[in-house]
Amino acid sequence: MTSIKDVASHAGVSVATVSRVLNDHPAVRPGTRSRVLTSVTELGYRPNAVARSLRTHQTRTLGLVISDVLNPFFTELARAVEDAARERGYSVIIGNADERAALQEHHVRTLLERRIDGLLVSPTDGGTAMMRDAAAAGTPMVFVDRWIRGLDVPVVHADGRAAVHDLVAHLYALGHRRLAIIGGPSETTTGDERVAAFRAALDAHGLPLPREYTGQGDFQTESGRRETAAFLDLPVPPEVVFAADNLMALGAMDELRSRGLRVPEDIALAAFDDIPWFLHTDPPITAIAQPTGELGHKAVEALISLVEGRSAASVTLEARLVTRRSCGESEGKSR
Amino acid sequence: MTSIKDVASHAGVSVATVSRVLNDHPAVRPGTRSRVLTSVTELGYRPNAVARSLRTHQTRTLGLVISDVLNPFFTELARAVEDAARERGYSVIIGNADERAALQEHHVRTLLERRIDGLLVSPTDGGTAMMRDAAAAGTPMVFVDRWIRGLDVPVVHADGRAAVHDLVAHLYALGHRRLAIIGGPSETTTGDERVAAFRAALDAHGLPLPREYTGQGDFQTESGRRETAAFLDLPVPPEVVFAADNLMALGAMDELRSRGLRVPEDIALAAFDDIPWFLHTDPPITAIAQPTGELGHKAVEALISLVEGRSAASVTLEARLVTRRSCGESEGKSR
DNA sequence: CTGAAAGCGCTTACAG
DNA sequence: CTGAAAGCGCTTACAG
Repeated sequence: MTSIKDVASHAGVSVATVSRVLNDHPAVRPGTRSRVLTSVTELGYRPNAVARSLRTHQTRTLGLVISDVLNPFFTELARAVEDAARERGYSVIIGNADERAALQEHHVRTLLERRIDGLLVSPTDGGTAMMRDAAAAGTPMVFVDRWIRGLDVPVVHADGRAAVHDLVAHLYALGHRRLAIIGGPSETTTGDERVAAFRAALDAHGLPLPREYTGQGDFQTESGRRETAAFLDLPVPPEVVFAADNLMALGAMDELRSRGLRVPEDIALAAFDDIPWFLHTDPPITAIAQPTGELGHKAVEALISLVEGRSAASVTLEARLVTRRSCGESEGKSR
Repeated sequence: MTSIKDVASHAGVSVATVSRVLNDHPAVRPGTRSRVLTSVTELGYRPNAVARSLRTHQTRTLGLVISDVLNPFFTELARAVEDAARERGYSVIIGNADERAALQEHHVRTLLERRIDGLLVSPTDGGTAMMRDAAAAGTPMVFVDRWIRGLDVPVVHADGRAAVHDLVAHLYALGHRRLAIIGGPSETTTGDERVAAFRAALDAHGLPLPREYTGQGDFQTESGRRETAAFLDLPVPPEVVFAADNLMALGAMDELRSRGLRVPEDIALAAFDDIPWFLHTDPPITAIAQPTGELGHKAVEALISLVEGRSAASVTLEARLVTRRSCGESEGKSR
């Protein structure tokens, strides 16, 4: 592979001069500059970012560890993160934890060894030693969507409490009284807090949330199916199932379908996270939509602040309810 | 950040010895080894992959440039690629071209500067100079799903011709005679060949494919909507719309829905690429399924062969038809 | 089994 | 405006 040295000798200058031209250093005579540039194209020279990073101690790269690439919410988030980063001259390396703490650990380690300038994480678990060490060691770091309690790391997320309250009010108005939820892992903040928000909203309506109506999922499809099956096998099944993410809602639909049950006639369904397909399912699904793109942008903004030595504050955005037909009403506002 | 030098002095050995321990070199006395390992954990040392890569001329990283992360087909492909790579000790950096040639170019350049060991691409266009140069320069490279004609680069893809033929036979049997297709960009092989396969299958049934039934999409949602609208505004609209990918099928559904048309009563719909949600749409959508996971695995296998100096052959797998209700029949085999 | 030393491809004070 | 030289953090022949 051709190096800066080849370019230098081809152009008849020193490597220092080539470097200056490549980095747009002002103190280079125009004639020299164009001679170097010509050599660069003639030789098809491509700078070695590895060497540059070793020397400059920065990679201009951000690491993003997400819980599950196959979850459209995270895909959209990743896309927004990449866009925002690119606009500011950073690349991003994505690690997919697949909702497994061990895999998350693997990606964090790999990213740290690659000396990424900053780390964006949506943690799969309650906080491993490595993550705590990284935070303590001063690695620029921001949590997005989910976070780890007790760490001094900015968090960019959407608060769904008001939207969950709206959802419960909507369900209550439709006459539903037996409401069940499929939550995420209790180690994750979103797993935890969505259930808490649901419970608080039920409470405000004088409704109970019995243990058997609290399914324990893992944010992936299969758990949605499994927990829905458990609900349906109860002596008194719920009238509504609220899935804490779109993948578990998919699993719930799989189960309902295999049992030949109709939504919303036989049972109502709602989901956290809105996705384009929810408009075309049978029936269209009532969902709580997060401002996903904005979350990604704000998270990058905060992280780059940290990377460049400035401070960064946490950001809380609002989620909102989008009602469709899956809970029994004719369609309201949608998109 | 603590370096190998710190570990060496802490353990009272040379950096060479630390390096040997870290790389599992056999010629290290057990006592020395454990002393070094202790220092490593005590200091919280994390190897610098940047320095190592500069020295060894390998990054153990593969680059993957996909056409669109928001397309579930590519997300699933990316996930399979990452899994396969990780199993073999490689990381992967994903670049999202968003179906834009300029963005693809940006990612390829960035990945090359980072000195990735090999490049996996699903090209958005007919072949830019950079891609040709990279191939000519001997960069280990494999195309997946889509490819660029005239380059000596292995291709891992699924042949959809038989499945398209099955689809047309299915449509014909249901009495449909006016069939339209929304194709992808003609510069892409999949954009091109899916239309060609469709045309050939129609031909085999003695059916024409008039120009006005050949929509020109770009594999993204909005184009599916636009082309469907154009079909519907025709004096004699088609009886069936076949979208060459799932995103354009989504756009088609958006348009049909906004016009209050029913599928399949008013118009039939089928799509290339199967996704989990197609089972739950109204109605479930007939689709051509690719062996996505296997494509990803085979592609990585081929690329690593090249990276490690061995040769690699192209691989062609088969796509298959999955019939559901969107074309007018009761459900057949599905999943 | 272990260490001293060269070198990977850059950038950047320091001189001139 | 330009160059010589040091150094980033590793790995690996070469000696011993």
